[in-house]
Amino acid sequence: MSNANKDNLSPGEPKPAPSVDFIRQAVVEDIKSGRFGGKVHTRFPPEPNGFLHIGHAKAIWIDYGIARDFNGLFNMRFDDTNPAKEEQEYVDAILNDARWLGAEWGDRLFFASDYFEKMYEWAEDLVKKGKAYVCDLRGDEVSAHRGTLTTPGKDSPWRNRSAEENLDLFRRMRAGEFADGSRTLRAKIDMAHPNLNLRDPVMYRILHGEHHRQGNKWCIYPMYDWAHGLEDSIEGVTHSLCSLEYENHRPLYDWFLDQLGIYHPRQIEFARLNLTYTVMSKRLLMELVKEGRVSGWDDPRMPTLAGLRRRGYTPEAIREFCRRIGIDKTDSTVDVQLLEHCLREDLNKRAPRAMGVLDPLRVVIENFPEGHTEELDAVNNPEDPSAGTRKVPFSRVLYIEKEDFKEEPPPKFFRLAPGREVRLRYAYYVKCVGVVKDPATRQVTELRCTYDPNTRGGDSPDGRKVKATLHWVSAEHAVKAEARLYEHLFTTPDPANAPEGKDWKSNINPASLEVREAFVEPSLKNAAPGHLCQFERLGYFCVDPDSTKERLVFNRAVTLKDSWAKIEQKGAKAT
RNA sequence: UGAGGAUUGGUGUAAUGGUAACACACCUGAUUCUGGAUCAGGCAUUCUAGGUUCGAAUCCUAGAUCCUCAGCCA
Repeated sequence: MSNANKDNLSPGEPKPAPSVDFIRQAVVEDIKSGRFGGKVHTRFPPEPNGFLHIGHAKAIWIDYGIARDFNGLFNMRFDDTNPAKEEQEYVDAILNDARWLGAEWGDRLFFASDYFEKMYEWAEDLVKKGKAYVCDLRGDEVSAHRGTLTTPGKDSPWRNRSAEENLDLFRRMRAGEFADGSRTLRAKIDMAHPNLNLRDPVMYRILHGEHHRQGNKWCIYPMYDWAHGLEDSIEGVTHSLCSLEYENHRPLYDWFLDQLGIYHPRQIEFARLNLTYTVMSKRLLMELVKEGRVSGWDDPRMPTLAGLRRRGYTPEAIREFCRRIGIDKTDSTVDVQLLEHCLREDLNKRAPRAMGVLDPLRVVIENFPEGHTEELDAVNNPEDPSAGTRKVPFSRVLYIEKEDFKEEPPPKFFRLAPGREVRLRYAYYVKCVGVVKDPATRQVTELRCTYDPNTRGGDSPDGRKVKATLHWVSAEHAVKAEARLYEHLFTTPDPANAPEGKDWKSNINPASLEVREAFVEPSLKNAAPGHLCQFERLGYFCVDPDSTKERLVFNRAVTLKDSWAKIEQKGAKAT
């Protein structure tokens, strides 16, 4: 199954839940009341200063999903108002990832920077109305005047300049007459307002920088609070959905739109996604990348969409996850196991099976003729008969998983042990008749087994049962491959909160990546990057783009559920 | 201690004055050529205290706890 994202195996979109979230309820009310003429129009407004992560997937799926559910429109719009942080590379990655997730915006791709001229005009309007003024305070002085959470701020000494003077100064700001940080345009609201956001917020700052789309055209740039509502208004957005931290900004969003008297969308806030064992802030993710703690934004351990895709996550699994976590205003942390469950659920139905051995133990079938090879039929996917079968070669020397043999099997261990018989998947029953050890280390280096020719294919004509089925590969035919086994990137459920005196990076899991020299069945030899399959009994794996013709690299997307591991763990605790 | 929010099992959500439910996780068992999947079952919930009501997760009052905000970031 190569190109998992483009194939036609995708299941239909999940049916709408019987109950709807509070945002959809609000949308329904607005439709009923005719607030926006019955229209629904949303947008996803990323800043191109980093890669999209699973939290953005939630946001996209709310924005896009609501537009789709109500036959509305959905805009992709970059909020590129800060040239200091934004880059074209991120624009490209974000577009690619959002498309991969499944969002569709047709020709409605927009950039806030394309509205700069209109925003500027509106700013002049506010200046003329006496609702905005040019302030000569420096950054630290602005802070000092702002007051605190419990005490009011002080008016800027420049607050009462005439409209004419403000207009002149503002135009000269735009013309580039002033140095960075020397002046700002501020809204004239109320320096004593209990909501700090309303204490004469900055609308424009002077920034002589190269903008990724505007070049050097501008040296003043609008602040988020001023720009965002205007962007929504220009595009005719009805419901401007954002995360909880903007709740305190909604009065400002409304104030600007009201002062201008222009079309006024409704902002609604929801809780952002948190996941156990992962960090979700762009700043922290950026730090991981910059410090080389991971190989890049698309490192398979990263919660970025690029990382998840490389890891082997499908858009379907991520969307199902987004559906299941719901939407609410409660700060919450979703168990990462739910994400993993969604992937397993999706891949169980779709991923072809294969056999691969990650930690090989040599097995010689003593009664199998040397130099002889048999081609056995293996089912490609027990969950999907239409997936058909394939041939796997069987010969005298095989590899099985080291952990599938124990010289002294503990209770409930059903796998191979001296004298014990097990089934080799789709092959034969084999019995362990001898153990070869390294005389120096006493480590088991080889197993001697016999096979029962009457059990070809894996069934015994005499009806004798066997308690375990093992995966295996033929040593002679197996393909060497690199297997990258991943664990959580962090050792604690809430890594961003480090204990007193410790950095969040102290929670990084030093064992989050383990590289193994593996052997996989020959049918995988030409698997292309992105190909997803299940290694039977081990987990789901995805061919990494690092693969070359000579060397396959597999990423373990997620393990299979492992009830033996649980039994084993309990046993370890009990003793 | 200002303003704005939030609070239902371990986790995430539902129930919108009328039997507190679903999923994940966890635990049993059945079944199985993947100790997978599947199937059956189990565990466990309304922040607290008052009040209104025949009846409250839902309405009222008081309190508790948690989150966000003092960037010329978004």
